[in-house]
Amino acid sequence: MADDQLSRVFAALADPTRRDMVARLAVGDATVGELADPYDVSVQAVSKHIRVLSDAGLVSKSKDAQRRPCHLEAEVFDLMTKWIERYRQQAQERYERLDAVLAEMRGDEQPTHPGNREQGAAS
Amino acid sequence: MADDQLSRVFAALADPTRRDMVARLAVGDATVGELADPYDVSVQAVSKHIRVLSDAGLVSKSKDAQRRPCHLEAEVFDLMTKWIERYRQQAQERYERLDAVLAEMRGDEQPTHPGNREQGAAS
DNA sequence: GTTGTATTCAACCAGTTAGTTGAGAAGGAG
DNA sequence: CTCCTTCTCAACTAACTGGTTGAATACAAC
Repeated sequence: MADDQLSRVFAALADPTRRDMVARLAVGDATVGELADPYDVSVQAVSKHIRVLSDAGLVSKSKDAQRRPCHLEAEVFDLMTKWIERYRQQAQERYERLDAVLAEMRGDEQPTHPGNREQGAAS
Repeated sequence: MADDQLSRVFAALADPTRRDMVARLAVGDATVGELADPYDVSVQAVSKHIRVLSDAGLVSKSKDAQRRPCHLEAEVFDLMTKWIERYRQQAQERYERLDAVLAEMRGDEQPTHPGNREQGAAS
């Protein structure tokens, strides 16, 4: 895996167990032990999962005696959403442009606006 | 890696090279060779990357003689966006509720609406 | 101080991944 | 038919992942 944050965030969420933990942290903070409870893997394995989430910046840990309450850092989601939206939108615009070209080829365009050419549609 | 689609999509995008390919496919379809060109890895390696994207449903391939033009399937992005938005929103609501509780503890609430209690704020 | 609880560290293992090279397969062009 | 291009399959390797167990740390409670 690459070491940039976006890669780490995507990689962290590629595991269903970790996504499940994020889901549970969305309803409220929880300690490592509490998070480990529902799964039949060792606490150490869960601790590792949390470390991955933490390295990705998705989760922060505080201290309460021996406990390590985990807190979801939801702002990191924006990093992904921005990346996704950028290319989703770009692709969508391209389809719309393509549709416009196809419509023009079919002669579908409304002749009410004679100057309304598609800008750069064929580039 | 788990075999559900959401996991495959996240895993596919956890690699910067693959994200870069998605970015390029967002501006227009491209063959395997065209996609391979900018990178100094073998064409076979790129072919494998495309297979990962394809298995995740992010990319589809068609046939043009020996060429395999790749096309971005942007709808799959929605799968991720939905998952992310769900938990981001849930976490955000929790913070807002917490803010409301804190405000109430400080006596910040406007006394203009005597019946306006926070519903379930302490649950 | 000793015991118990919560968490992490360290070493190890099996399975996967991202890359390599070499050999096809499939199709257009001379 | 032969050659060249484009792409994939197969086998191999190095590095990473997700899990294990056992030991160590840190703290609270008795």
